[in-house]
Amino acid sequence: MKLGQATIKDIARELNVSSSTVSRALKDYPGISDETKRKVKELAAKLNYRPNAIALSLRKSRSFTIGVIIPEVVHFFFSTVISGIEEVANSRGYNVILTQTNEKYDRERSSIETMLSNQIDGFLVSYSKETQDFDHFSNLLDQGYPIVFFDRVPQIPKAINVMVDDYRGAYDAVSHLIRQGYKRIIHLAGPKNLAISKERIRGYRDALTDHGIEVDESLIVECPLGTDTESRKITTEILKSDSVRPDAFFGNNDMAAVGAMLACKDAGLQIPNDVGIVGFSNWQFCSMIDPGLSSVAQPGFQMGAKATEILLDIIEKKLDPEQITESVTLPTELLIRKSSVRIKN
Amino acid sequence: MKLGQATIKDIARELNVSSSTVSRALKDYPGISDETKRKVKELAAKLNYRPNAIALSLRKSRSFTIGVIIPEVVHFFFSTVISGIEEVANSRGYNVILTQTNEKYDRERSSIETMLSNQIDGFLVSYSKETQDFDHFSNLLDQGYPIVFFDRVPQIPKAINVMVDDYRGAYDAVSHLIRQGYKRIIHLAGPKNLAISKERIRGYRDALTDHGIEVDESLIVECPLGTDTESRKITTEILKSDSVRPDAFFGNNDMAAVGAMLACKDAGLQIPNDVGIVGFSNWQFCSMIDPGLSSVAQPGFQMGAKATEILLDIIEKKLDPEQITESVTLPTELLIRKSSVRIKN
DNA sequence: TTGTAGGCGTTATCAG
DNA sequence: CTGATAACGCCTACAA
Repeated sequence: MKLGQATIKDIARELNVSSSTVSRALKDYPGISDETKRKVKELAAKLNYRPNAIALSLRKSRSFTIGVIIPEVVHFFFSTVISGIEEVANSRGYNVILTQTNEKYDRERSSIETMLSNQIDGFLVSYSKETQDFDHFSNLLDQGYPIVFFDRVPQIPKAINVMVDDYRGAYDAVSHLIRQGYKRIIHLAGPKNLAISKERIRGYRDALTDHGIEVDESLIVECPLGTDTESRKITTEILKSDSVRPDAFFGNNDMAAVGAMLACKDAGLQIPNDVGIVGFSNWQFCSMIDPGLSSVAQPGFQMGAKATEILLDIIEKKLDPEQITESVTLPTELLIRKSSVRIKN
Repeated sequence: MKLGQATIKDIARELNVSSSTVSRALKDYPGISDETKRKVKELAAKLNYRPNAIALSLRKSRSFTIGVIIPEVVHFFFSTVISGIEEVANSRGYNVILTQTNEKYDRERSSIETMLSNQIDGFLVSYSKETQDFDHFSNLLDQGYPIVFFDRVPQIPKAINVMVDDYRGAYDAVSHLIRQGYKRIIHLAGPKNLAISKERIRGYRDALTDHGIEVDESLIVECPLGTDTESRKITTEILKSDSVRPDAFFGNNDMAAVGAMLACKDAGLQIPNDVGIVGFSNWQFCSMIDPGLSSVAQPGFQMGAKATEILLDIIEKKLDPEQITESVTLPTELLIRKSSVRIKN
């Protein structure tokens, strides 16, 4: 019952022609009689013939498949990126094979192995929080495998990086808070080994400085996990401590920002009047909570789409990796909601 | 620079043995001298040999890849399912190739085509909202391709379905609302062609009936899109109309529930005292909004994991599809938060 | 203990 | 216009 996928051979046998003829007829090669073409195509349709992509891959040493290595699928931003990847890959006739690392370095390495075994044509990578060295990627690049990194990008030779303007996103967010009159702004920062975290911290610092506020290092608090639970706890501690109370929070991500918001509410503080809050990523829930959470929107879909376009262009030799000397940086957009706009009296 | 992946042939040539010997040595076949094995393995390691999965697939007519067809990646529940799929597939040595249909019937069909071309070993499917007939799936089943459906499952012969107990989830949610004293409960329902929507409606009906409340059909309102915007609009209309004001909303999903919540707030109604609200799916944001949204939790990860286990067992013939006569139904859990618990006076 | 030959499905090359 | 052959990388009877 199973199987029985018709092959070129089947068609050839039935029609008493050679497989080469069938192959050529199927792809409208010159030098095949219309009569033969017709017969071949008819039978192919009837037998529901479908080219065997595996055989093609073997023959061409090309799999028309790209591998995506991503920290987490259950993540608004990353899933949006995947959506962009899937869209472009699909429309250009490529398959997407997906692995998530769950933020584990080992998974990252083993994913690469499997994908290499599967002869994928190129990689799209956002590395894990655990990843500290990039030799596994450098090796691939040295061997000539196309890789495009997105969002979490390494600083290594030959890497092509697609990212958002984390620096400006943070700068805009913090500037906005300052303009609203907030002065002691806590930054709930991300893991320091991620370039994106560093950039956001840099944006935070520069915004303060440029507005004549001295940077107080103790206001930069790392939230390694980036969950609302973690940040809620951390924020509660901060609010309880003796130091001068902060009047605003800029979260490295929306979860952290929400955690801070909840902690503030717990402490009986009014948002936005007592405390202003801005997050990063513009997760769906930002507009659903009360008060709405201001946030820096990242173009996830475009990022995925752009990264995929570049990768496929390289694969198809439409683009020479050498040509791309600079990283691609996509703009962010600060979406202002109630959580950071003081109500005038 | 590129390529140069070592093959069995390369090793054989270098060692002056035949490729069969190398092949056998690599997999510790009996009847190969330890000496040869050692040399082969050494060289393989040195050359960084990696079996070519494509060649293997061709040879075995098995790709060790499963295809996942899903409506949306950017969706808390579905991304959770993907995570479960990825986890199990990965641990059992399978690749996951992913396509999203964006709720389009045509994409669903074309995804199947591509996957068939790619000789995938089996399908995991949750069909699109547009899908009305299931011939494309029936055909596959008739041809003997293994398919496991999850969440959005069809009622067709031979289909193996993994779903959550939508009926009971809805029943529990509505019963809870009734026990809290809510009487005019609106159900913001999903598209009627989805079995899951129907089941939830059935649960809604039975809960009312069992508690001696007559079902008022006008309280079952379809929200085809299931977005918060849509439901906010619909709810606003309802609240404005002359009919007796509802005192509770049971959403077919969390977005719909949030939309209702926002509309109620807009109308100056207190939640939960004036209006009680319960959603479905327990998206992350349920615990982050104010008041917390009660919701029926669906075990997405387990669903993905379970569906994948069944599929792989069938593929590996550990399981006969005929054996599975009933669908697998996973339990839901009602998580009660503030949005549906009336504060006693 | 090892080698040879054929084949998985397709197509490029070289002959007719 | 069409056919035969070889090759992509691997495995496995069958032979030696």
